[in-house]
Amino acid sequence: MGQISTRFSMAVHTLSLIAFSPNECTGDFIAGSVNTNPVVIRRMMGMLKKAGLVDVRPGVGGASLLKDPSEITLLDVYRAVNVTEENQLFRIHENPNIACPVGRNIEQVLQAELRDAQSAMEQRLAQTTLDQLIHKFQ
Amino acid sequence: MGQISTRFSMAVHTLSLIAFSPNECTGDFIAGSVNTNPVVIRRMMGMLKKAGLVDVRPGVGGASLLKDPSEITLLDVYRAVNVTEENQLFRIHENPNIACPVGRNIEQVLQAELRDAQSAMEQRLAQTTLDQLIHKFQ
DNA sequence: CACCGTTGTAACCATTATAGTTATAACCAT
DNA sequence: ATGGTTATAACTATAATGGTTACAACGGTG
Repeated sequence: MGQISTRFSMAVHTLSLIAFSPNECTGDFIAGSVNTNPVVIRRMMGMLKKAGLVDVRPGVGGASLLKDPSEITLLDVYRAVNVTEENQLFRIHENPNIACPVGRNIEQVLQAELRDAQSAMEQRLAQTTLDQLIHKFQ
Repeated sequence: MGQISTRFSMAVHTLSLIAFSPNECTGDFIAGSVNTNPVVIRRMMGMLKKAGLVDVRPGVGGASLLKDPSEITLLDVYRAVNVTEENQLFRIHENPNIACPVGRNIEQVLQAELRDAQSAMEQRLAQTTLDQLIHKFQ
C-alpha cells in the first residue's frame, strides 16, 4: 500500500502541543497526549531536532520551537520525519528492458509526471502553517 | 518511509506495452520488458482487470485495453493498484488523549488538510492520460 | 481428444519499515 | 548525590513488498 506513516501525524500533534503549552512538554507528557510510548516520541523528536524545528533540553526536560508557528508548514514537518531516498514519494521499478521502446523510456517519462504529482501534494502541505492549525484547537 | 510501491510504475509500464503492441502482450512478454517475475505481473494485472482497465484472455493469452488510452489516466491506474483502506494516502495515529485540547481535535483538523493534499496529488495524476505517455515513447 | 502455452492462485520466503518495548547511559538542576 | 529527563541501542511483532515455485484451469491447435 505504501501509506505515509503515523509518524507524520504524531509530529504535527507534538509540535502543536509544544506551541500550545511550551512549559510542560516532556516526552512522557507528549506521549500521553498522542497515546503512544515515550520512546516513539523521542525518536521522532530527534528527527524534528535534526531538521531544526525544535530544541530539546536533555537533563532538564522539555522542548521548544525554533521557529514561529507561522513559519512552520506541514511540508516542513513532512520532510523532517518522512525521510526517503531522494525525497521521492513514488518508487519506480528498476532495470527495465532497454531493448523495448517502453522499457527504454518509462523511467524518464514517469519520473517527470510523478515529480509533478508529488510536488502538487507538497505545495498544498506548504500552504498550511502550524499557526493556522493551533487556532483550530481553540 | 511509506513510499508508493513499484507496482504502480509497473502497471503504467504494462498498460503502455499493451497499448503499444496489443498482440504479443503475454505475462511473460510483459515481465521481460518490466524485468520482473511473470507472477508479479499477473498479480498486478488482476488488479487492473478488477478495475475494469484491461481484459485478459486465459488459455489463449494476451491482454487488451477496455478503454481508449485517452480515457485512462494515471489516477485510474494509481487507484487500481494502490488499494488502501478508505483510499487514504496519509495515516493518522489512533486514540489520542481526548482530555487534551490538541488530542481531542487533531484527527479532524489533520484529516481535512491531508485529504486536500492527497487530492492535489491525485488531480495532477488525473491530468495525464496513457495516450499522452505512449506518444513519448515514439 | 491430447498437447501445450497461457492465466489464475496459493503458498512460501527474504527484505524492509513501522511501532512498541525494555534497558541503560548521559545530562543537568536542585 | 539524587531524581527526573533525554538519547540510544537492542529486541520484538506486525505488515507490505517483491520474488519464487507449484499447480490447477483455460482454450486454441494438431
